[in-house]
Amino acid sequence: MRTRGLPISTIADRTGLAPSAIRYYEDQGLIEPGRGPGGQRQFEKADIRRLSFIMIAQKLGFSISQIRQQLSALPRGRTPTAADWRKLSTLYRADLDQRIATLEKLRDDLDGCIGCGCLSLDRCSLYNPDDRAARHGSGPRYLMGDKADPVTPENE
Amino acid sequence: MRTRGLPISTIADRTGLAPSAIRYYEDQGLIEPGRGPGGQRQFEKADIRRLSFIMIAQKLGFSISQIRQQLSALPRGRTPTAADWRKLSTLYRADLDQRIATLEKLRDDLDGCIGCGCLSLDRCSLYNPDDRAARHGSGPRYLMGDKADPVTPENE
DNA sequence: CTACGTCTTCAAGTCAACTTGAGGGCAACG
DNA sequence: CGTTGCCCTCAAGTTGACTTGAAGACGTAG
Repeated sequence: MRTRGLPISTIADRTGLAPSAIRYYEDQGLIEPGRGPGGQRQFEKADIRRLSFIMIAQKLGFSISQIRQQLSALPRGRTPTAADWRKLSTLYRADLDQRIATLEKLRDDLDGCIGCGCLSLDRCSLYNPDDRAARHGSGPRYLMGDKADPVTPENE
Repeated sequence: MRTRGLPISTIADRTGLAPSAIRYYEDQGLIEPGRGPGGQRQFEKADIRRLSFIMIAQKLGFSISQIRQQLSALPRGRTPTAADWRKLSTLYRADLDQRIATLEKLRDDLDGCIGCGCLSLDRCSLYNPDDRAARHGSGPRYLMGDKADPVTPENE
């Protein structure tokens, strides 16, 4: 008999995602599991891979709609190959490099601006009001690293 | 006559913040402007500096409550000096370095894991389920850099 | 003094990415 | 055949950082 479709609980265990999150991703069109006769979702191994990709993309800071875009580059109908996934991941490479550069610039600005204690606002590239104009949607996301709250002791 | 307190509109113009945001920051205890006889807020120049600091901290990814913590290190009663601000900003320096290191690790992981196309999940440090346990509050924030949507064309 | 623009508070709405709960179905074991 | 446990859908709640709107006070120019 052919692989008969993994239930959502298995997928949840394998990926570490909550079932509700997996259902949400389906709602959002990121995955499209099959259905059994009773309406139950039936996943395949490829779906685990897809969900893993989603988790990585999330960790890199992409929104659901961005990830949906990215996934649309995968072949329809055919199970994605290693090469398919690699094509997607190279996008991330460039993005990460870009983000590292941004952070390094931020660090240098910090030294040159707030770091001197003067907080000279007009020429400070750190808090340039123009950046606000660049915002769209509900605001940018920031990388805090993996551990939460790296600076403040957080005793509240 | 002594400086008679700047109205909220002036502060909004100077900082680029919306008046509603400034009021929100007061609600949240980040600033404490004076009040005129009619109840109108009266800001001082030091408040602009304080708000600028808040904006920078936001850009670095800190939450309101974290910023409140950080600001509590400033002297009560006295207008903060350059040295006071510098003390705060040195915290950021270390944090930025840490975050850059995290991103670099992420990039290396990307090359070694998803980059090869195999998405070998068990050994991939990129999507390690343990990270989920490290979450607290309403989830981590990620640095996207300043320009929005660096990878996807976003045509929706 | 009146009118207009700016200010006030307070409640409610927004957004993303989920979670939680209610109310009910399916499946498999004994 | 019943009961236990997982599954379903749909609506509503959560969090953070605000914005928007209503209803009304203030303050200044003419």
